[in-house]
Order: sequence, then structure tokens, then C-alpha cells
Amino acid sequence: MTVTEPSRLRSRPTMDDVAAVAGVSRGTVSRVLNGGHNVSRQALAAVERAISKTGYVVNQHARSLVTQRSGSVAFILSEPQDRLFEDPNFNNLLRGCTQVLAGHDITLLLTVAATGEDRQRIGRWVTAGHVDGALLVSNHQGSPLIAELKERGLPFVVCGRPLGQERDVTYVASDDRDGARQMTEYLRSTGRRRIAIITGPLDTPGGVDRLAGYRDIAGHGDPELIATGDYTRASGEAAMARLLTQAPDLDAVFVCSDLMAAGAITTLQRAGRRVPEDVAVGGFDDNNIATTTKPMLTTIRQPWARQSAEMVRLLLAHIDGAEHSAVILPTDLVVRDSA
Amino acid sequence: MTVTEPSRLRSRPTMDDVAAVAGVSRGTVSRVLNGGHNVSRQALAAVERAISKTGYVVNQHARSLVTQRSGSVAFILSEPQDRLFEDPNFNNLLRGCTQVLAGHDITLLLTVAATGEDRQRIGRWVTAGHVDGALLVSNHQGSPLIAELKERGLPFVVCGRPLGQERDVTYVASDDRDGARQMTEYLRSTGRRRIAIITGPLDTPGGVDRLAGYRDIAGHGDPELIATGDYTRASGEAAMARLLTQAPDLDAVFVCSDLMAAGAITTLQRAGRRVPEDVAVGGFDDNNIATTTKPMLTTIRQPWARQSAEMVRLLLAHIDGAEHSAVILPTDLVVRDSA
DNA sequence: CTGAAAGCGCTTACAG
DNA sequence: CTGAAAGCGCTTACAG
Repeated sequence: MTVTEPSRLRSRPTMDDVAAVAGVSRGTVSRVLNGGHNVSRQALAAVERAISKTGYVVNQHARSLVTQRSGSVAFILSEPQDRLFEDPNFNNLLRGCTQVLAGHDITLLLTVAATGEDRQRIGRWVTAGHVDGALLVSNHQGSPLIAELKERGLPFVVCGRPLGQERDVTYVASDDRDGARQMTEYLRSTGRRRIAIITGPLDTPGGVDRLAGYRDIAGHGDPELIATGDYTRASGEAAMARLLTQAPDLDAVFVCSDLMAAGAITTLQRAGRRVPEDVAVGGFDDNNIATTTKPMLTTIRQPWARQSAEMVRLLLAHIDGAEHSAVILPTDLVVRDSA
Repeated sequence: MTVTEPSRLRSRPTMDDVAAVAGVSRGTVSRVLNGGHNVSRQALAAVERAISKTGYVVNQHARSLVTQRSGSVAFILSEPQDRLFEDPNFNNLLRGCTQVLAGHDITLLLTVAATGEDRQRIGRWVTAGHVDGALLVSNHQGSPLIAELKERGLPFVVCGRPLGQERDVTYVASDDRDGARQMTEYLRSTGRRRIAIITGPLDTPGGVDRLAGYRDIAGHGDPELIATGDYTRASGEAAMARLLTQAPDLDAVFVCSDLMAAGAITTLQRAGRRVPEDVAVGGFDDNNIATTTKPMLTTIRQPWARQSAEMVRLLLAHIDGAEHSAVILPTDLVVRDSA
């Protein structure tokens, strides 16, 4: 075994190397790197030549140490990893955020905090200066991550209304309650009278707000018309099965996510109920699952692209010292075949 | 607008603050942070108290600047983002790598390089010292990312045989060719005589090596028995449709990924062919799709957990200065219902 | 427009 | 076991 150092240590050129090759001072090299202001044409050309000759790449740690900025932002999903892959909503958000951030030359780092231990490690990591801010998708009431980020003073924005912390957390949400109202009202308008609901987890905004919207229209009676899922497809199947037992005479069901709705349709069809003839099914999200079910889903559209764009905008503002704020985006009814 | 600084700048305590509170020198605080060797019980206790009192968290940039280590590793997927979510293989690998790395207290950063522009930004980012090394999943021949990482001297390991660069790139692969042989041989052994194949892209190791294994058994004749997909479900559907036109008398098809196999089954059933009675279908991967198709897939098992573990092990060794190496893992036939 | 110098927050030999 | 000091590679007022 030869006594070589790891190659990256051996060879990496520094700013002084570039300066030497270009025949200028380190300060001038730095100015070129940071926009080229106050640099003569000649110096600029010399430095650029020297950079490509030496293969110089800035040392981000050194730069960040002085600027106090890292140039990256974290996308933190605190859910079991499988959900990231099962639920297209995360994909939609991730795509949107990455794009918008790329325009600012900021890298998005995706991190999955599945276990409590993960959350701790990530809390430390995020807080050690690796990122300038964080995007929190998936938000459960009482999440320790929010508390930690707040305590550390790291800028972050959460996706969806942060239950009980609306006043001091920046967030962007779509209008869950109004969307739920629209759907329930629509189901009524088509003549349905026994409208059930499959809600999301009741410690999430999508869980409580969509249920509230449903109740605004359908009232509070009949607890047997209510079942709760956890946003997975399997939970949609199971909740639908329970509803069928509790209220066999239901003629419509509002399912609070498209993925769960796909599961509910499977259960209904397996039980011999026709959709929408026997039971109308309404979803929520309007992601790409909505057009792959048979029949295609009538659902509530969340404005995914705007949601991502607003999250990024607020985060960058927050990083620059802006105060807390919130954005609520409107939702729309999209009528297809399932209701 | 008030003239406040961003909150994180305002409040973050430094090592000197901790030292002052604990009544020791900065060096002692550092020793406590780095394992607590050569520190008296009393100093240790005082420092620990001071740390929790001040809420101190190490500044990773400062630390990295001197240690030349960042404590994170990148998981780079250079594919359109949708593939990350559609194909369970990535999920399997990601889960495995995250777990193993967490054991080393290293954070895994997931990055998706969908476009050429993305690849450039990520190349720069990765190379600026943000990570100590990279895990490259999805590997296409002639990928510019491999070239860039090599030039920069950043340690990395690729998943799958790096076509044409086996000698100077560290990689871990499963034995694609042998797996393909096993499957083809098995199909023969059940009496099938017109065995078609749906390959992966021919610029990937899974594309060429599995085709080679198939040919080892089935020979080179009949080009109409060969169709190529791109590992997506849709491409499996389309390729199967082509095969059905080109060779309507086929009685078996070896599909080089489970996801494509799921697509192929859909096409076959839609065309009125029974699986496996009329056409036997063999997959490759043995991921969780294999048990959700109807009938469930007979397939080749890739050892996902070992694959992740080996990738991480090699990467860490490489970071510590080890030479290039390669690991080839065995694959096994798993017989279920589709063949 | 340009250079010299201070300083960002750490780690790590080196003395003691 | 402990402290003082050098140095990691940058940026940014400050003079000129």
C-alpha cells in the first residue's frame, strides 16, 4: 500500500494558485468570482484564463464561513420513505421547488426523516449551517422538527396550515376547507343524499380542514359516514371497506386525497358497486393519479406549481430577513367521470 | 421595514461563547466535541453544561474548512425525476444507503439531475466540497457526470457496470448476465420455444448484459423476438405490443425489469393472451412490483440490501484513499406465477 | 481598479 | 490534561 493522500486533498488548487498564475492578488480573483465588478478587462481575462488552466473550483466551506450562506436549501419530508414514492404530491412539489430554486442557482437537497432518530440527525445537520433554509413538506401537529427549527432560528416554510402555529410560522397552503365545500356541494347537486367522507389523519391540516369543509355542507350527523385514512392507497381501500359495512346505503364518498380515492374505487368495484352509478367518488389533489383511475376522478385541483413557487419565494424572503407570512391558494373543482 | 439582521446571524453562539461559559479554553471545548479524549471529568462536565446552556451547534463550514471533510455524501440520480418515483429500485437503493450511512453518522443528500443544466450545477456543487463523495445510481454510457467527477478527483461509486470504464471506476453490480441466463434457461425448461425479450436501453449495463445472457441461451436468431424499452412501465407496454405484431407466435417473454414486465402483462392481457398459459412472462429485479402484478411475477432477484451496503462500504473506503475496486453480486431466480 | 490585512469559526500539533 | 497559536480558504471594507 503506497502512502498517497486521498486525491482530492492532494490536488485541489486554491485561490492563491489562481492569483499567482494570473499575476494578480487574491482579492482580485475573488472579485472576478463574485460578479466581476471593479475589475479591469485585462485582469478579468487573466483571471479567467488562470481559472480554467488550474481547474479551480471555489471551496464552499471557506466561502460560507465568511458569507454565512451555503447556497443550498433543504426539502425535508418527515414521513416514512415509502410515502415519498407512493404519493405523487411530493413529486409535484419537489419538481416545482427544484425548478424555481435552480433559477436562483440554489441547490435543493432532499432529506427523508422517517424515524425520530432521523429527525434528530437532520435537525442537527440542518442547523449546523449546511443549508440556508428549509422547506417542510408533510406537516403533522406537534412535529418536533418545527419546534427545533424555530428554536435554532433557521428560516423555513411549511407546506399546509401548521395547526396551532399559524401566527408564528411561515406557510403556504391551498384552501382545503373551501375545496372540500365545493366537492361536497357538487356531490349534493348531482342528487346524492348519503355522502360519506374518508379523511386524512386528523393531526394534519388536510385532515381537519377538509373534514370541516365537508361538515359545512353535510352537517354533523351520522358518524358512520366518516372514516379516517392516512393518505396511503391501502388506507383508502380499508377505510372504504369500513364505510361499506357501517353505511351500506351510501351513494357518494368524498375521499380527501386522490391516492386514497384510487384505493376506495378498488374496494367499491370489488364489492360490486359501480362508480359512479351506484356510488359517486370525489377526490382531492388532482395529481396524475386522477387520470389513471377507471373511471377518471372528479376531484379538487390543488395549484401545485403555484404552491411550490410561493414556498420558494417566501423562503428566500425569509432568509433575507422578512417577517412571517402566509399564503392561501384557491382550489378548483375538476369534473371527470367518477362523480 | 426595520433594520434587523436575519435571525440566525444574530443569535448563533460560537465555540468561544461555550468556552467562556465553561471557564476553559476553546481547544478544550473542541476536544470535548471530538470524542472527549484528553479531557478531565470536570472540564468535560463543565463544557457539556455550557453547550446545553448556550444551545451551541458546531459550524460545519468552519469545521470542514480545517478537516477537509463535510460529513455528507450525495446520492445522484441522473434521470428524469419521474423515474425516481416510478421505479421502486431507486427507492430500495436509497433506503439501503441512507440506513447504512446513518450508522456512520453521515447524511445522505439526494439530488436529481434531470437535465444537462442540472448535471452541470450538480457537478459544480458536488465538487465545491459540499460532499465527501457521491453515489451514482442510473448509469448511462458516456455520462458526462462520471467524467467530471473523475477529473475533479471526487470519490464516487457507481451502481452497475460502467460500460467501457470498468478499469478505473469503482462500482458494484449484480450479475446481470448470469441472471438473464438463469431466466432464459428456466423459460426453456418449462417447454417454451419462442422466447422473446424486452431489453433495457442499450447504453446501460442492464440493457446490454441481460441481452447477452439471453443470447447465451437463446442464440442470436430472430431479431423480431427482440424489443427495447427504457425501464418505464409505459415502454414495457409499448414494447410488448411491438413484439406481438412482429412475432405473434411467441410463447414467452423475458422482460428486463419488473416495472416493464408489469406493463407487458397489461398489454398481453388486453390482447387476450393469458399469462402464463399462453405467454410466460419473466421479470428482473424482484422489487415490490413483482408481487402486485396479477399473476405475480417470476423474476430474478437482485440483492438490494447487499448492493446498497457494498456501495456505501466502497465509497467510504474510497474516501479514505483506497484504490478502485468492483463488486459483483449474485442473482437468483424466484419462481412465482407468471412463468 | 487593486493589494494588504483582518476575520469568519473551527481543529490540531506543540509546549507545558 | 490544558492553553496559546497557527492555519484551513475565502470575502470585504479600507487605503491608495
